[in-house]
Amino acid sequence: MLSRTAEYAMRAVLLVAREPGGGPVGSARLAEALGIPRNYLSKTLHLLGRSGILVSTRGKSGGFQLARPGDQIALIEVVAPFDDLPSKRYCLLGRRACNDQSPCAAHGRWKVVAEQIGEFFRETTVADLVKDGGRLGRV
Amino acid sequence: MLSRTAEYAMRAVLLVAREPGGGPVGSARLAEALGIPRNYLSKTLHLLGRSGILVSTRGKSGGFQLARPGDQIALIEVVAPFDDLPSKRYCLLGRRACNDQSPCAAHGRWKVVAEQIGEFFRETTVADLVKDGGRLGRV
DNA sequence: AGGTTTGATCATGAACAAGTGATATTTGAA
DNA sequence: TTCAAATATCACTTGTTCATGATCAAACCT
Repeated sequence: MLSRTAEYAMRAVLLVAREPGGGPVGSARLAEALGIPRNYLSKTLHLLGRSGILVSTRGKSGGFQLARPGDQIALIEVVAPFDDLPSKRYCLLGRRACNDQSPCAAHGRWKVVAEQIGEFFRETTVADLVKDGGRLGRV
Repeated sequence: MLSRTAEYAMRAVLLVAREPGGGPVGSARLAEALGIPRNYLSKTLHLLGRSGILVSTRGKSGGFQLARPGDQIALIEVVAPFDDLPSKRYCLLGRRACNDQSPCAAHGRWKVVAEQIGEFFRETTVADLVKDGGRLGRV
């Protein structure tokens, strides 16, 4: 469903969001807690910063924090820098322009499901998942 | 959502299923009608044959036919040889074993959507999509 | 039997995703 | 002011997907 990189991004953002006090969390600590290669996660975090999801602080006791309160960050925003979510990628059969006027063979039935996927990513927020609890590590 | 190869498989199977009389359709004709590289499609069709979705006939006026009536082929069967559909790939965050007992942070909310994706692929048949009409070509 | 049509297979390469290691750059604190 | 901690980059390796071209093998037709 998501690329591995986007999964990493989700898990990292959620762990940052869970940090009591919201204080900066270092990438090394995130990488270890999540079981993700450190340098790889570093690049992912950097892109999340440039996308306005996280803010980074350099230097000692630096790290990453949420750029906004968690209830104002939809999951689609976390995932979008990495994956083309079903915003436009509606068509199950890969047609570039698939719509009600020029539908593919699966359009009518798939549309219903795709719309719910889109709704999930657009309307679920980081704060929602923080509230739910659940595991973020590899196991 | 699906790999390009799985998209090719779906489109090819549907076009075969539409063939009046069910007579064999050659891979070259399929490739041209669908706008898919010929040799690449050839391998895809071969795997669909080994998976029991299509049967192939060699020699003159050979080609591919459905191995069973279209209403007995669920979409999941067409896609499964190529992609790991959300049969087990439930977890949005990529955890290997994610379930109600050991849920990830997204489990509770994502489960609802994932179940509908699974239902779509398990319960929609090739015949359903043939009946709906719609385009199969690249445009 | 021979040739043509067709699927089956092999070898190769481009593009991209994922992962690794090393280095530069900024910043706070001793 | 110097050092150490942390992010920011760079260069490179590996593996997978997608694609292309060439060749092999089976079946049908004359």
